[in-house]
Amino acid sequence: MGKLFSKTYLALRQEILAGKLVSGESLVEQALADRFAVSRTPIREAIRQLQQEGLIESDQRGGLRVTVITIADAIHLYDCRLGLEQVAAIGACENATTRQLEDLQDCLAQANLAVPVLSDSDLQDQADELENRLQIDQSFHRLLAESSGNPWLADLLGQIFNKMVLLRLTTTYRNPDVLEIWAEHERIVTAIGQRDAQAAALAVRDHLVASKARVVQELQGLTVKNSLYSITLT
Amino acid sequence: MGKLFSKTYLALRQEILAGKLVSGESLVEQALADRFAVSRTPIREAIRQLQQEGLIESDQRGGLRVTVITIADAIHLYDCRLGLEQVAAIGACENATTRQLEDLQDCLAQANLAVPVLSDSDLQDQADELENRLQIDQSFHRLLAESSGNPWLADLLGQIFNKMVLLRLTTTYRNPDVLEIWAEHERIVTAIGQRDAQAAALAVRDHLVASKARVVQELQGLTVKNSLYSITLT
DNA sequence: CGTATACCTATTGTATACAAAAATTCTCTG
DNA sequence: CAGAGAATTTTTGTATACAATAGGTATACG
Repeated sequence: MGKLFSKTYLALRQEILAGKLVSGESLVEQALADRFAVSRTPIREAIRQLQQEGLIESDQRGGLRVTVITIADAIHLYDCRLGLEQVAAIGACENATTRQLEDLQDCLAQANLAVPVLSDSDLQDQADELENRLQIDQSFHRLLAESSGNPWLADLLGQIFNKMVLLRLTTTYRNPDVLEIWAEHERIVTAIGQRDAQAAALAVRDHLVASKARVVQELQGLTVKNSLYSITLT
Repeated sequence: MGKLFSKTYLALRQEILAGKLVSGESLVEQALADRFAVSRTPIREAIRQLQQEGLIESDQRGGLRVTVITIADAIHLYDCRLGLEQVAAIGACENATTRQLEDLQDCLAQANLAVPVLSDSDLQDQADELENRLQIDQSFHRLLAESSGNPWLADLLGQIFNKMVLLRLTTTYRNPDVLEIWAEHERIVTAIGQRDAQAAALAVRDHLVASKARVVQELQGLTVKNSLYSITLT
């Protein structure tokens, strides 16, 4: 039942999201076809899918490459989130099911479980834990988007989140101040639980403004740590 | 120099946007290929492009069809706009070039020129004039999005606008109260001209809330006029 | 030695043939 | 006549061959 293009799509997607295909790396159809042992046709189908998701973009001259996200892009994407997620929060106050509220609370619980990890664990554990936290953060925001009951909103935010994943890959910033983040998340969930749209929107706004500031600060002070992952400063 | 797929892309797009291909109509690759006298390959490329723009969507079972927009979708899309366009307005206050401000003012001027047309002209003239007004309205909002200096924002809003065009086609509602709309537009431009982000965001918000209300009201009271264009009520 | 032009190669664009899957129709049976 | 199932047809998925184009390299000429 697995069409070839969907196999290669998943494989490609995985490689991009796992950072095996570095941002900016140019994609040659034939090369990919050889690599996955299929013809160019399913490769192109897969690429079209990934383009739709914003993980691949077309170069100036028709070529294809893994989407490149710069700091400027990150700022711009945060601004988009700022608009959309406030609407999502307001929508969630009206439309979130009890199930969705529970899921959001589960996210908070998971986050609390993840807190205790400290600096006496080894480096790999720390990296895993970091990844875990980012995963939870993503889940939270995806859940929020879905809770709005507005599928287009969820879709648009999904596109943005995908691009944010790419940013994470090219920069490997650690989200500092996890405790703050989770306090902010909690405030959002509480407001939604009380169906207080005004408070929820405000909580989201504050959270995103703070998050944006944290990320930008982190990235600004960042001289490229890993020269493989050169990021474009603007 | 025109690659075939870009020719067929433009042709297809034109047909969809002009309503020659009705929303929901299912698309068969071979049929389209015959129609445009090309092979299936460029057709698929064109379709991929249109899918990216949201004009074509894939049916439950992998089939393709012109995107269907319902009233519920319209409401949801307006909510997305509500979030994004406020951000756009705020961005425009910071980043709009004088050129862009001029363009926005040109839009207002064009709108004023379009006002005088009244009911003593024949039906075709009225239809043309209606089309013209909607065109101007679209241009205005696209300009606003671009003026933000945030390409992602402009892109996301572009996706939404495309879908709104489809709504227009399936419903042929007339934007009532054009005068109101243009007064609202003027308020937005004025605020941006004064670089007053707060006022601009508010003006955009009021405009969109009012617009949404107008459209919904128009659509709610609409029994399907043309049974060819059956729209799904929710 | 530098530049321009011609050739060569790498890559994408297009057509087409064929396979697989899905939908439809037709037929046979109860 | 209804329904299951087989055959046909329609439609999409995949491979491949070939054309066109763009980029790069080498060579010849100033």
